[in-house]
Amino acid sequence: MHLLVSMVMSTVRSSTTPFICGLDAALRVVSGKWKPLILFFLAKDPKRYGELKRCVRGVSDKMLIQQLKELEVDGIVVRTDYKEIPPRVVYELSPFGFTLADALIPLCEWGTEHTDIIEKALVRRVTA
Amino acid sequence: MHLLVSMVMSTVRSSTTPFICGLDAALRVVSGKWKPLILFFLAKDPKRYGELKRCVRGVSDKMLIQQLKELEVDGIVVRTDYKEIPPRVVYELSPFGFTLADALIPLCEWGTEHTDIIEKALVRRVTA
DNA sequence: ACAAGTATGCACCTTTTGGTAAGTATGGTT
DNA sequence: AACCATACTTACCAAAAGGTGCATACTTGT
Repeated sequence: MHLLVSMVMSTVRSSTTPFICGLDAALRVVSGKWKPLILFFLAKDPKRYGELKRCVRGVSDKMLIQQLKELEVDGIVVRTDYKEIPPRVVYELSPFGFTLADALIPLCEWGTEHTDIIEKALVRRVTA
Repeated sequence: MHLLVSMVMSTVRSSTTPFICGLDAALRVVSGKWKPLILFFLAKDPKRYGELKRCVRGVSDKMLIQQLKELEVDGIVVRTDYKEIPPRVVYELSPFGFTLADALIPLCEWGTEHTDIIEKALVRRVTA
């Protein structure tokens, strides 16, 4: 289906929702500095908090927790607390989260394919 | 292809680039409050500045120009100034821009399909 | 002279987002 | 009774993104 078509469908819907197109809605879920990475690593397999933190290099506790919480209320991620001491908490994608991961594949491929061009462009944004 | 696979491919690449996965790169291009909408309307057909502004309801001149400029340096959008008075400037998607639009289709559909759930979740983000 | 029409620039402010560094909780181990 | 591991919290600050309103350019038609 052409982008136009899928967007027009959502425009029809927009009369009853605050979103004009589904793209808007979807981007609110995935935008956040560390969310792509979190999705990346959780798509692989469930992970304990500390384990995940080691994967997502450079993230602070505050940020990681915050982004995980948002993904959790969005229903993308499931948090399981084993109530042990020391704490053991496992994060994983929900089935809904996996549908999102699937929808992201083409975008991810597009990004991978054009990484160098995008990179140069981002530099140009500042320079020019 | 599974999300994992396409992401792992980009991870290999990441040794030479600042992006860990293509998703990161792609999201930098489309994130911006009005960019989804701009893509939406330009995917349909080329538009003059004022025409586009009327489509993207609520956007200010400053924002619209700014987002268009970024999309332009990113190579997504082409700007054509006809050097007339009063000014006539036309914006349209480049071929590269259309490849992006294609890659966004599944995400757009995903968003459209789950608009109501996402909406509720965004409210919950604030409440809880 | 001057108003109309069109795309853009700029100065200033508010809001949102992200970052740093410290602190808390708890039961088992020493 | 001090200490460890682990997940999470908090207070505070910096940077980025977004918003408002006014200014500018220039030529055609009045």
